[in-house]
Amino acid sequence: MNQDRPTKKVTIYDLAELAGTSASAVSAVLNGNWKKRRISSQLAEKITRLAEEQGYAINMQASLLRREKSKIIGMIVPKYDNRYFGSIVETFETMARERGLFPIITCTRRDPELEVEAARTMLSYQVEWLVSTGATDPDRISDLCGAAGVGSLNLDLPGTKAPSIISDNFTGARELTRRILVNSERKLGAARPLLFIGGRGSDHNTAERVRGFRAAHADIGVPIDESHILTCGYAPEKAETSLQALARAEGDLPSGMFVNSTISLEGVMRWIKRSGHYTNHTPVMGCFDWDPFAALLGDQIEMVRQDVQGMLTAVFEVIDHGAKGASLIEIPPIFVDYDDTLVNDPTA
Amino acid sequence: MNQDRPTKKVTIYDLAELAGTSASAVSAVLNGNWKKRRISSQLAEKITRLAEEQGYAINMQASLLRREKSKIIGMIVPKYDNRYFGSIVETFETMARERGLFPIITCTRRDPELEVEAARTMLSYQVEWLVSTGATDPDRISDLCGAAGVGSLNLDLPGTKAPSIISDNFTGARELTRRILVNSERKLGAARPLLFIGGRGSDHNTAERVRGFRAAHADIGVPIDESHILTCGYAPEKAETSLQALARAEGDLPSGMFVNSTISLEGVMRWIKRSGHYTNHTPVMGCFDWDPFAALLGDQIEMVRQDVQGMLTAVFEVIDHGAKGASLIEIPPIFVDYDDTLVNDPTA
DNA sequence: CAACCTTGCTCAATCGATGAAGCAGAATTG
DNA sequence: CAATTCTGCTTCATCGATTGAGCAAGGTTG
Repeated sequence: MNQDRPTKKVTIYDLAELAGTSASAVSAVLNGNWKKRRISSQLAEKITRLAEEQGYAINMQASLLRREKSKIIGMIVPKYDNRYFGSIVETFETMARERGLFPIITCTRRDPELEVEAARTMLSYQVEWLVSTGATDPDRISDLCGAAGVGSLNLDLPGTKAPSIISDNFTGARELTRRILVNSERKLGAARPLLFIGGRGSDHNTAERVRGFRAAHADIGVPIDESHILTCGYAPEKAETSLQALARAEGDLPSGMFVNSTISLEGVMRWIKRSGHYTNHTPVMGCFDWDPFAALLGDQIEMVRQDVQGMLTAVFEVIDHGAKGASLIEIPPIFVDYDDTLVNDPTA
Repeated sequence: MNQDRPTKKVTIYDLAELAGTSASAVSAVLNGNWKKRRISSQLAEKITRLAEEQGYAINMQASLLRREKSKIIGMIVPKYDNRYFGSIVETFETMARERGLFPIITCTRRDPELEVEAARTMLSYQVEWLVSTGATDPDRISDLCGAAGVGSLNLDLPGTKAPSIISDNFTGARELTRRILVNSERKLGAARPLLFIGGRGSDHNTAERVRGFRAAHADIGVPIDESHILTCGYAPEKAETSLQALARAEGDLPSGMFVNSTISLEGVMRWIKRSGHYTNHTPVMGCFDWDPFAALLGDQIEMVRQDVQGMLTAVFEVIDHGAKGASLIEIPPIFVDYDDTLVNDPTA
């Protein structure tokens, strides 16, 4: 392939010299608009062959510098440690590529400073769009993008300065709670009030889910114990600590619970196993988010699966066709049945 | 911040004009080597302030075009759907950033064509290094990189044309098998031969794990049934189908199993639940890979956790200090105890 | 056969940042 | 006070690809 020792990168100038032609002809041929530029197919073929032989790869930095559009699209994501975000990233990459966009993704580990720094870096790389997923301060990022004339979008958690695509948390949580209460009735003979655990009280999603949780209890006239709403954060350890404290304070624990994420569920399940509570009667459970193994745990855990495909379709809808202002698009989540068949939210 | 309507991007020329100075002074100030270039701290301050005010962001395309080093490092990863790869990506990003490198990651969904295309694209973006994780054809990628004078590295699955960092699959599998057999003895009164399921027989890791599996049986003189080595692929469905076929053929199933990945374990657990086999005696199980929920499933599943931190430390060791040829670096995996404390491989 | 068109290219400016080379003016030295 | 050094900048070529403008040779038309 390449004969020189310290393999220098081949440029269009090298190819031009080899082909006995000009760099602009090579450029025209290699980026496909040689017909427009009236290059003979003979020369085109020769150049194409040479490029192949020499293992030519375009220098994107140079190309993008000259062009007006970068076709780069950025995404900021908090973690890679659960199926939800993993699926978001994978779907995002696929859909971006389908549109001829180059996705760059960066994980900011729920660190506000890192989020901003990552956004800045992406702007330096000339992204055309920036999608902030589950960002702690999405508006700050929208401001940065706005100043640079770059489009921004919020996914999973809403902001006020860019279109936001999120799950319909209220309806999802209400239906999930309803299902847990039904199971409670079936198994324990009565729909007893549930415990809510996980998430940050300050974040929009958690607030909406708590609202749905309340609504479902109200729907069947079951009162809620306010001290049983534990929005202690997402980390597994927080959930553990929180349950431990409640158990110590009250001695007994609610017979069922609504867990606000698989990450929190990790802590809940660990605590149940370690603490020895619930040894004779596993609690009736539900989780807002889906995980294949968690689905097999315990007696039957109800799960809502957020519609990642639907959410990203909405994201690219906005990117492809625009959206009015800081609109809020809510996507109904999906319920997962015993047999793993996905069922659309019947309440939507 | 910005006053013009269609927010054009601010360049060093704009800043130079505003500051009444030259672009090269601005450049020198903003990239920090203004001391070397003898710019007065007065001017430096003025430029810095202006850059701040105008929301200046460097154009990386232009900067990188001029520089010799891009400081971009690429990674190709097959999936984001399990903790192992998620953790690899997250750790990779963190360690890259610690070194002032800009990580770009792309998911190729185990598609050989996509792998090659992704590698080409990364080369166009002038990556300095490319890490192929679990690639189906790592040598092809190493060739591409080699031709472009770019360093490449294999992670998780080894290749022959670049340094490879993988888990010590043989030792790990042998110890995992030993542990499952010990549990078998404890629970069933005897160490009965196990079933091996999941993975591709053609891939290095699976082959090594099968070798470790055999060795552990041989160590205690228990014979293996060759028809119980089911390297049926990684996908959950493949594991399900495979078990179903075996159950139909033999009626009875082995009392314990070695599952080759959490992805395969997903299928195994689903099949166990659906098929109704093992209803009175859950099998003694072990899994090569770790998942927090899977760890809580069943009676106690032994898990090996691959040492992601250790593997990536080795990756960056090679990047920072170089490695001789296509060396193979094997990192001992970690065993996870009941109580979730991590224990180093005692056999290492 | 002059005027014009078509074909198939080449030239040169450009994108934004970088840094070697150079150039005034002030400060220091002998 | 002439020679030298130092300070604080500016000028300009450059990285590789893109693209509008232009040009020469051949073909067509009236």
